[in-house]
Amino acid sequence: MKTSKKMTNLQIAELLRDVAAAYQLKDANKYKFQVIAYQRAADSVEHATSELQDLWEEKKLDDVPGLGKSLQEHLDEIFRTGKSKHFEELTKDIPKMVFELMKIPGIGVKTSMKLVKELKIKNLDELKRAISESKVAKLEGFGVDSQERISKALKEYEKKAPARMLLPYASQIASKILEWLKEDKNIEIMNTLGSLRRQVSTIGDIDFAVASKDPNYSLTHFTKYPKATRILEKGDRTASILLAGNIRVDLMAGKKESYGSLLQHFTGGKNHNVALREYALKKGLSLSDYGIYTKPGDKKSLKEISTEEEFYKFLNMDWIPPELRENSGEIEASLEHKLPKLVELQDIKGDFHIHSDFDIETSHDLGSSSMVDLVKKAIDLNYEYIAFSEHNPSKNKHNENEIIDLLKKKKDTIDKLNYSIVKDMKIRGFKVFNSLEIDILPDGKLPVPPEGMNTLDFALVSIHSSFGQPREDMTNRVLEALDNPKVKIFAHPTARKLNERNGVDLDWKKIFAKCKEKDIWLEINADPARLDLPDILVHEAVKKGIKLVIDTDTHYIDSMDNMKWGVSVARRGWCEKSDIINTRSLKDLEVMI
DNA sequence: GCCGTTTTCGGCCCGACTGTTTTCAGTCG
Repeated sequence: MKTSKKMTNLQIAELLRDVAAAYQLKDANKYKFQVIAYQRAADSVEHATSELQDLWEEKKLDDVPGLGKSLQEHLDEIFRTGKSKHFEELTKDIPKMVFELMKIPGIGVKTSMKLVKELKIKNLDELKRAISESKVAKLEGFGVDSQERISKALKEYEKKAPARMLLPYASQIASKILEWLKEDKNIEIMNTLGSLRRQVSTIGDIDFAVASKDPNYSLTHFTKYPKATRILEKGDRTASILLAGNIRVDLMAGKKESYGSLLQHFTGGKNHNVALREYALKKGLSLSDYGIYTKPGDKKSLKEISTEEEFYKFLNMDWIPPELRENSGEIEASLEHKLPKLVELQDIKGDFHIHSDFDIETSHDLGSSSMVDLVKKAIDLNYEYIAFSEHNPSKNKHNENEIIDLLKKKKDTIDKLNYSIVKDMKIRGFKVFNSLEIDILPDGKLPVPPEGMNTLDFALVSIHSSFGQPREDMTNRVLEALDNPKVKIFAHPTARKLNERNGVDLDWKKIFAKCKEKDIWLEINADPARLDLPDILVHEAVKKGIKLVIDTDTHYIDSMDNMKWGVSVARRGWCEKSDIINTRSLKDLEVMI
């Protein structure tokens, strides 16, 4: 039996976290490891590439790490009946508000329970009133400072959690702060850390590490950053400030001798570090941001590590590029010396997704730069080829013959442009391909007649409407489009827009199989607001031997510089040069198209 | 409750900071 409403992974993760909190309230000590298990399961569910309920239907919950026999039984009950007796039993005596308050940063399960129980708080307004009447400060274990901290956290929470920053935006803020840090002459080395160093597509906090001759001075210098609106913390080792827009920035300071450990520790990701430390423990080593203890528990056995290379080498591992540090197989690969040699920006030799201003009366936005300018820019970037992939001519405004005429006109123009590049610009070995970005209509048809398709060297297809179709319809829609013989690239495949719209619901197994069968290339769209295909799916595709392309989807010439963000996604998805088609030379490529 | 490159039993990452405390609890990353 199917339950009427499908539970999303996010909802399941939240439920698992609530259960973890319930165990903590029941007896934090006794259920210590259940708490960890449930939290780990929640993390794992949140990061799964498939919807859990689909995996359950396919009896593949075993594929999700952290879900053992017991949790699978509870989930099975939830998917069948809509609830779990065990979970309900655990949470039945806990007011809903306890779980609500826990969403406020700085309020954990204990604090939340105490506020709700002792002050009888039923909503956020009542919490505000309790604060204004100074009732929180009077609670045992609380004080005026705690009350103030909670008050501030509540206000920031109510402003609505800031959306996660896009990668280029966070990078830009980071580079300004690095400039500020450079003014402190005690600082010998500095790095960005955390998700920014790992080049995650969206960034929450911005983190830095420095090696300093005087860490305390450097931390103070950091807190004096002119754009800081508030100092959140300042200790001997770390400090945190807040910038406008609730952007949290952390600095970790240490000395040069142990900088490798510091850098490694705070680069994370969390799951990578946890797995690494568990592995180290089995080898009789304890890892921390200070170094490696060769006798766990004995502080004197500390070996300081100055570089990350040395850190990993101490564990008989190869240095792992930060982009891979997510505990998705990199530790095992490193131990076996089988890490991929990741693709780099310099490997890129072309861009297949560029919108020029050549007007073919498109269905969506036209580019705003001329073909000639875009070609010149491509040559500056040392590319050997680009493809102009404007949107298809709009279907409601033209009949088939008009569409064909527009496309013939475009083909002529590009033929002449290629001639002119050799003849007038005196450039050899550069080619402009004639392509088109074609809407996949809701029924899977393409709005370009065969004669129009024949004017093209190849076509990209992508979804621009009916994003909410059910999985099966959406999948069939895409599969049909990919069957068109001119289609070579599936562009921004999930159609997500970061912070704006989730990706469409596709059966990736079927999409991957079709790509493999038809030699379709999946696009990694380098537009910072898209970064689509997402890194996790890129990794899945690479494991299946599917080829990808990295494109900028340029509508204005400067966007051609966005290629690096697409490369960061490819790297996070374990792509080597050979996985990415537009690292091929023009000569190699022409054989394929 | 999960999991396996010393284990199907016996482990489970490590530390900073804050506030309310005189040695620790709570929260976070």
